[in-house]
Amino acid sequence: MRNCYREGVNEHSPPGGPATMADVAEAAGVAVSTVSRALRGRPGVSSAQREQILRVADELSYSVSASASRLAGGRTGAVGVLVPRIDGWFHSTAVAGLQERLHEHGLDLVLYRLQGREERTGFFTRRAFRHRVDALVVVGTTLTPDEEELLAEAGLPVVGISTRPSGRPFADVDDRAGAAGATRHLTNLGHERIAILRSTTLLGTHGAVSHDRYAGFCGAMAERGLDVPEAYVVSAPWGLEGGAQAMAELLSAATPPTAVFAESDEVAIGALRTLRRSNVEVGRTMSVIGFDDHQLAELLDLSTVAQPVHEQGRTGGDLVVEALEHGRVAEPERVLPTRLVVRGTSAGH
Amino acid sequence: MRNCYREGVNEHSPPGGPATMADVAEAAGVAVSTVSRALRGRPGVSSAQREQILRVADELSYSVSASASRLAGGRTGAVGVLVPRIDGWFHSTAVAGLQERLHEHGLDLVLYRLQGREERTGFFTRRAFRHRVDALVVVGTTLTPDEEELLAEAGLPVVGISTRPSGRPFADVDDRAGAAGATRHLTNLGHERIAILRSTTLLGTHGAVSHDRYAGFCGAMAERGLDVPEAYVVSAPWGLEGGAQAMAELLSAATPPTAVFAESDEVAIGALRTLRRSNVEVGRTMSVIGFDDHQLAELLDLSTVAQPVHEQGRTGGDLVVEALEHGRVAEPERVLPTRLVVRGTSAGH
DNA sequence: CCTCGTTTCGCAAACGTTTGCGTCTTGGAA
DNA sequence: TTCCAAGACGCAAACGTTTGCGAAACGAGG
Repeated sequence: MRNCYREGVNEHSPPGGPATMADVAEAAGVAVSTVSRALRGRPGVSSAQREQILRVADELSYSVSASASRLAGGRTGAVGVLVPRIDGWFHSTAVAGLQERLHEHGLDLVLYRLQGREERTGFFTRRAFRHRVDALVVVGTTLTPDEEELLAEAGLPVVGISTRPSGRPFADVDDRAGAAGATRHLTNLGHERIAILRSTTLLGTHGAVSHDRYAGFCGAMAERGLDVPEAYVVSAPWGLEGGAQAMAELLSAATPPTAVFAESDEVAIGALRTLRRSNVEVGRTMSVIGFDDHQLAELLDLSTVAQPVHEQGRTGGDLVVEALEHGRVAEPERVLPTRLVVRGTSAGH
Repeated sequence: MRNCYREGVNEHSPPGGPATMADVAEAAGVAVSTVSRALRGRPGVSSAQREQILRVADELSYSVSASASRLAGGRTGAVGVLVPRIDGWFHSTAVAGLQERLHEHGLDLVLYRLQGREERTGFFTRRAFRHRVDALVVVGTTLTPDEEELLAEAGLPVVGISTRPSGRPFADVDDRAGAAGATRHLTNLGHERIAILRSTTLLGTHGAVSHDRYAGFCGAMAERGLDVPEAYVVSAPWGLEGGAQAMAELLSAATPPTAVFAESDEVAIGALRTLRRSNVEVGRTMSVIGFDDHQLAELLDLSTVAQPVHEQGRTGGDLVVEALEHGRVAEPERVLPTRLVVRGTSAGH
């Protein structure tokens, strides 16, 4: 039994199926166990043998079967990525950065997109990903305590990008400080009637990011002793249309603000559209500042708070790789800097 | 041996590791083989048993181990997606549509991003994906004959989205017809001096899409007996900056054109920026039309040829699912319609 | 030259599933 | 009642790795 399959199938394997570890072993004149040890860098193999085995494996363009490896107690060599959506600038950019790092370390990327609430609970209770990935990266969505607990039971490394799962490593920016900076920029320009365009997630709630940016805004306003009337706090669904509508609402206030801080550039751009259509002079009658430094911000001359999205992805990749290779990460909380970018839509009052 | 592991590990599995097929079998009072047959809908199981097994499996929130399944000759339950990049509007949108369909059929998505030429050859010669996915979807990049051959040797289904691998199913639009439509739109408005902004891939070459759109343009011009001087054909790298620079080049021509067809909206938008900065009145002195109906096109009032990106992704998903379930697809060539969207940047001359 | 310790390597069990084949059950026809 | 066919189910091998354990090889010290 142990040898028969080698002749039955793999004798004809050069043209047919891919090479197995047994093929490599035979070609190198050693046992499969030695090949396995050589390939995964385990001790117990002389460097001469190791080198020769690696060479042979390369010649046969051999790659280990992830399925077999995983089944035998090894790794799958893949990490799962959880995103609420994959189209959309932020998530796709972060995933790109993440993929870059993963690829450098020979890790594949399995994409899990979770939209609806029931889709999420199904994902976390069933936990089919256990069979497919070695670690999980959560990108730009906040996990509920229930979800975090279910994840913990799965027993694999988890890291957050632009989100901070409790007790887990993460790569993020300081949303609160960034928002405060944007707000101070407006107050420094002399604005006193400043509104905020808050944005909600697909589920209609305010995510952690929204909370932090709101907190930063309120803090900076309080610093200057400025009031934030209820009418100046408008919520709208994330995106262009939401921003457009929210801005329209603000314009219909008894005393419109002179400046607006939008929690995201996409919302800010929607607001700009409304302002243009209403013939409100942006940068004169109304200042606007966003958050993210979306690709369009520059094109539309939108002032904003830049955050390094691609780099957050890469850093998240660093964290998983480290967790996977060393079991734990040295510096698990990576807070990347934001940067105020002043353009034409924000000006003095 | 057959039973010992059940006591050793799985006795404690409720809190610990996930349920195995043996657990389900025991709970249902049948053999694992019966569970397997029931779960994958194979004949040889009475409907009563099948139903009960499914119920028990659900109660234990059991999910088959993809690794073990694959190893034993089954499927991995995942499909690989090849993209040249994942950030960027087109690819992320197509992937979103694809993921939607895959998820409906319980298939996971493994993302392979290939940028450099050597990265591509490595991917195709090594073919590690064979161990991880049941099928491959190529999105928005043309495969070389070599790559196609290597793929064929791997022996798994391949489908294209916005690309047409020879002999494989695909979902695409008619780029040539779309481009011809856009061009005719300009000639119908009375334009005679029409330039084209061609775009190159990351590798500096013209992809198949670029070729088709160029051919459509030339065809429509020829129909009207219009000449396309060499100076009116400008190539630039895909994206905003490329378009901006290409437009600047056109403006410095001896006799600038009165209209421009850009092979993509991103390039067109770059061109618009240059025009605005040069105080050229868009829609009066210079008409511009793009291709794709990028999210920004509407915002910037850009005329364009809309293509259903998300739907191409979904259709691609339909194709893989069909190939996987029935071995072959009935209608392998799905050409989706484009639609001319006339906005403010194109006007009579 | 013999013994002991270290390093290098091979043997074989185990991982969780799929599937061909054999056995048993069941129901109907003779 | 007996026999047969068909359907339902169990047995066990196989998939390609990983890894604990034991055997062999090797060098050095006594």
